[in-house]
Amino acid sequence: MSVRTRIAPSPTGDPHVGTAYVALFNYALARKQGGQFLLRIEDTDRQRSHPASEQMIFEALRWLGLTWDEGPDVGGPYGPYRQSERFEIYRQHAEELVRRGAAYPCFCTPERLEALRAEQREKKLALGYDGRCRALAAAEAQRRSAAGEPHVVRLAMPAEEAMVVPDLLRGDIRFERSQMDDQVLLKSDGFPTYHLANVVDDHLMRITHVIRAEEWLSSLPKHVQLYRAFDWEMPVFCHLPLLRNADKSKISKRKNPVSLNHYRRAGFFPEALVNYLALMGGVMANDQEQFTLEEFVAGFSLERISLGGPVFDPQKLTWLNGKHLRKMEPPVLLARLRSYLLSDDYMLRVLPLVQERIDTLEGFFEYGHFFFAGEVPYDAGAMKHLVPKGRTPAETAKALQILLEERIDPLLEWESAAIEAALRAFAEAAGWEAKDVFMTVRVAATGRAATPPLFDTLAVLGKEVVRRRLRQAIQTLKAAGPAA
RNA sequence: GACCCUGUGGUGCAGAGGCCCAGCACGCCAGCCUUUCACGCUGGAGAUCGAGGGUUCGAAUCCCUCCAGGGUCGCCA
Repeated sequence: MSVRTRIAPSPTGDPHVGTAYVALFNYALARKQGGQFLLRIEDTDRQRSHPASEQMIFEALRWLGLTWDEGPDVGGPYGPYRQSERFEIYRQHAEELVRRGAAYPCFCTPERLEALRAEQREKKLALGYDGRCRALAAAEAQRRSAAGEPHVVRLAMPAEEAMVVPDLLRGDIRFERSQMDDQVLLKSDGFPTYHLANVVDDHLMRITHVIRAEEWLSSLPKHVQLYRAFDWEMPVFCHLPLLRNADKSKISKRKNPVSLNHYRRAGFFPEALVNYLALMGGVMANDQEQFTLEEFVAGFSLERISLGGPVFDPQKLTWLNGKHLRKMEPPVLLARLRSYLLSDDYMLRVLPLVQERIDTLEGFFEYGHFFFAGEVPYDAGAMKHLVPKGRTPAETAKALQILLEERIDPLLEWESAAIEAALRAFAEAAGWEAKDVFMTVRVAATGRAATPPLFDTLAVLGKEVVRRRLRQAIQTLKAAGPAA
């Protein structure tokens, strides 16, 4: 049987480096073994899933060259590859589990569950569902669900006192029964949770190797139980270590740029990013540091992946990118520049904003450099406008931080009107004058007090650049201190 | 807090009982090259291989205990 792997991101935000990291190893195994690599969209959380995010994931992974053989956009024999389109499949499988006595309907309200958790926390007990509805007579459960009472379906974990579960890299792992509660499989809206959808899809899609992030390790017993309950053959499980911030915590956007869009816009080459991510896996047998995706695949071995959670080091990535860059022939480098920062597409968005404000071509470079730069300098004049009258630098930094996290980060449709709405909503909520917010953001994002219309400018700059410069402004303001 | 995973210089990786009083790379420092800078080259500082016990003639490599870091504990994935 041929090896089949998959990357299964959920489209809930900007495309993440962690996704690329996991995708890389899945891709490598499939390619190395002459199998298939699939992309499956896990959009069962209909609150947070977003089509724009899905699109960005496609683009980002393609940019990196991690192409898939089957997926929502390319089709394949085991589709659909978007979980929201497989609703009926999960429902049927959940039903089957109930029929087999491996799952049961649960009528506990969110309120009761919350109270239960609070009580368990207080008494310092293990957190988890107490199994109340498991004892319900089948007939009663039947009656209540027929009456339309909202309920979920839970997995009935076996009574045995422990479960031993296999991980390719870590060997057998033993979990105590007290540690495994009855996980929800089907939510009250009828959508499956990750656990159900994931196992059902992996089976139906003939996945042979589940290579995913370490954060899933503790739910492995639930997944193993599902395979047993269905009487299905299990795939090989392999949990990859998590990428870390400098302080060793799980990589996060507060401490690192995590969006693949950021690396792309910042001018990193896909081959360098891939090279760097691969390097952290420690798969290359010798001390070789620079290699192509093809070379990586050729030498790939799942067993060699190192388990220490690697700190993501932007400095080393940058060095590696420089290596790639210096090796390019100038015409190749030019082509790279033209394919992104100097693309016609981008230039044609910048030009209309700049055209009215310059008189010569030379003026274009003087006026418009911030459309191409990474970070921008704040000169004395800019600094004067960064903090509105009557506000302190600390206050302004705090405001920008909140603006960033609550208004900018969640914005997936990055265009003028949406940006304006977000900024105005922020001003309203923060009790700031709109014009003060606008000037502060203008200066933070461009280094200038005079720019083309703000929202259009931000739209053209792109979310990643705006985000980066806002963070830069926050740092600058904090350094300025409360005295300034 | 409970459970699980992990643990080689600041960071990433090599090392799968003697070749290791530990190697490569990033970063840092210095020299060379260059009008300058960068690149490149050369050299340097930096690790009691998390700690303590074993096993062994011999341990970074095997065993035990402890410690530290991380992850999970959701009708999120």
